[in-house]
Amino acid sequence: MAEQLGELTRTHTCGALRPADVGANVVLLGWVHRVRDLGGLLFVDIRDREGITQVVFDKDDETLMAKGKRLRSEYVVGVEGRVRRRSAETVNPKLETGEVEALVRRLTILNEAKTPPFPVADETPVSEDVRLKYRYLDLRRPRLQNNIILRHRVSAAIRKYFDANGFLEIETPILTKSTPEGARDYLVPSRVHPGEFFALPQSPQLFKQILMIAGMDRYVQICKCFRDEDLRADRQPEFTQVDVEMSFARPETIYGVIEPLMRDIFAVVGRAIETPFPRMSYADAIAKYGSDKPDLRPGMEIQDLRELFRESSFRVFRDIVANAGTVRGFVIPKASHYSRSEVDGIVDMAKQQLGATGLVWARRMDDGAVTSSVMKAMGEDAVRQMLDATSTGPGSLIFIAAGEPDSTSKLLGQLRLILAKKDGLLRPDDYLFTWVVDFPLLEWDAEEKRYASMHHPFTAPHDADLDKMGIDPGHARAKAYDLVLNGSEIGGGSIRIHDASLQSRIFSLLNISEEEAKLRFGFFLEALEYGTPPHGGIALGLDRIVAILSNESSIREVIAFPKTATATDLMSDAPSPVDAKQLRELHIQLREQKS
RNA sequence: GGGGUGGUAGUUCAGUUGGUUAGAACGCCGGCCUGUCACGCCGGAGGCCGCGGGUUCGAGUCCCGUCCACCCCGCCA
Repeated sequence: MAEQLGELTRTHTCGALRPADVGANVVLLGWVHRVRDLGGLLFVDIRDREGITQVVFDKDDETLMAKGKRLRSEYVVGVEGRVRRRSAETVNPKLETGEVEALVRRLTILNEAKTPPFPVADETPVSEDVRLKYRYLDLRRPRLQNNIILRHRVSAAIRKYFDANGFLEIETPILTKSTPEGARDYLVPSRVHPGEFFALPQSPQLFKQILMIAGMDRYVQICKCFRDEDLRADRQPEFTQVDVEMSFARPETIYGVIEPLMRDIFAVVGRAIETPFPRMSYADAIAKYGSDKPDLRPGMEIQDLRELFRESSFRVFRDIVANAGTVRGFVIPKASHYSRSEVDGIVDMAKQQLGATGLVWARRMDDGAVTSSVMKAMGEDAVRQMLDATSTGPGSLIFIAAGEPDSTSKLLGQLRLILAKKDGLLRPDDYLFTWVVDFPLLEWDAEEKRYASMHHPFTAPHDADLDKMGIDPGHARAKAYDLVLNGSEIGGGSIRIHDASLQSRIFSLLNISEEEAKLRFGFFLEALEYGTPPHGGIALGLDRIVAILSNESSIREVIAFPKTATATDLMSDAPSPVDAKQLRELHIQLREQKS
């Protein structure tokens, strides 16, 4: 039976007591972390967010001892007692409070607790579905407590930084307008307007641009965004963005704001990072790393080997080069530990999992001897020559692929990361940032047979590429940039179009008719015509940043109440059916499920 | 939509070529214990082997389907 709190007032948290408090009468409020019953002596660890304190029951007081023996894991208690110093032999160096303990004078059992489905008091791994169902218990454990506390401190540092730099935090609507393009919207039916829907924002994009038109100059918001797409370890249907927009900004203006911000964020975990961040064009990122979010930690850049094979006797590669294909490869400098069968296994794995067709390898052994999977076809001299040309020294190994340029780079990029991870080259304590810039403005959508915006339709083209838009729109570059850290895209943004006529041209390139544009973005196009300052911004993925800082491989570990890979909440069991009455009010009729 | 890994006690796992009564550790319950701190010692309870079907004399184990969790591809301006 639970007792009431009454006049019980906390004097210290469970992480607070020190030798200086010896003799004090204290009240601790918290959870029973662990019980050690020695018969005539009972130790109980009391836990709260701040720490753990040991309290002692002595059998001098039999009633009190009897009550203490009722305590079980996760009971909520109030303990009144006197602080005393522990003898030298009984100090617990693992606890901040380990030099002292409290001798209990009064115990209040504020609540009992069922036996938890998994131990809260230790870090033993538990399957994720159980953790998600009992999220409130998982959140009591140190891992998530620390992550959530870290997340708060990062958010606080962000707000402090932007406040100090003249940004205004302004809220934008959650109930907003559905727009074509981009991710699938979460829709909210309107009760008042039958058949009409709000959409939850994929990002506050148009609103923040309108705030610039409204003269707010510098805007920031830590906001929830919603995208109804399939999930990944780093993607949740609702996620948090640090959304930023600035008037009169060039890309350098944005870098100049974001780099010191990242410095402040990393200072939260005591890490110094170097600024400015290096910049790399999108084309280089694809060519050298096979990815638009390159992980720079392992080195092992992909090299263009076309010249080596243009005149080669190795016909397969020569033909590919002759037919506008590519031959590329990357070197693993320290590969002595790979056995022949292991290397063959890697090729098999790449064929199966990555769809590699023409993957070959060559290596120089520690003693200088050379071998290759195509030794016969190429000839030893040619192999040796190739290894020389690619700086494949003793003990190193090169993987080479040939074919269509983009897919070849992508394949090598994936393989590079798999092998780097295997060899422990993705060191979690290295933080390598880079800006990826000069994205293409548009990409060809083969399915819909039209151009689509690579970033979004409000992205400004490069000044130098404005004239390309009529003749060769596919090669126009955008004033867009991504911030990449250790192979993770942690932010992306662009300078926006501030000119209504240019915006209209973009829509027509995207095959969005004037009527369609008016219907979907009319309010915005009209706003553009009332004195829009040049402006641009960026959005940072807060969940991903905190995940990297806490060395977690999934953003679920830094979100208090995340969803599963099938976008459900195992704790609340959302989504769930609703009453027929609710549906009627919303003018919604359910269709029979197709079987 | 596609590919992969896993699902056995409350939890984490083991379970042989298909063969007796499905095990261990931790947790839980009871007992003993005055300096423990992952307390210790003794005893006990606890299982729809994810679910449904099939093969078989016999299925945790083999086959088919299905559900759930996780990872990846597609998708994510």
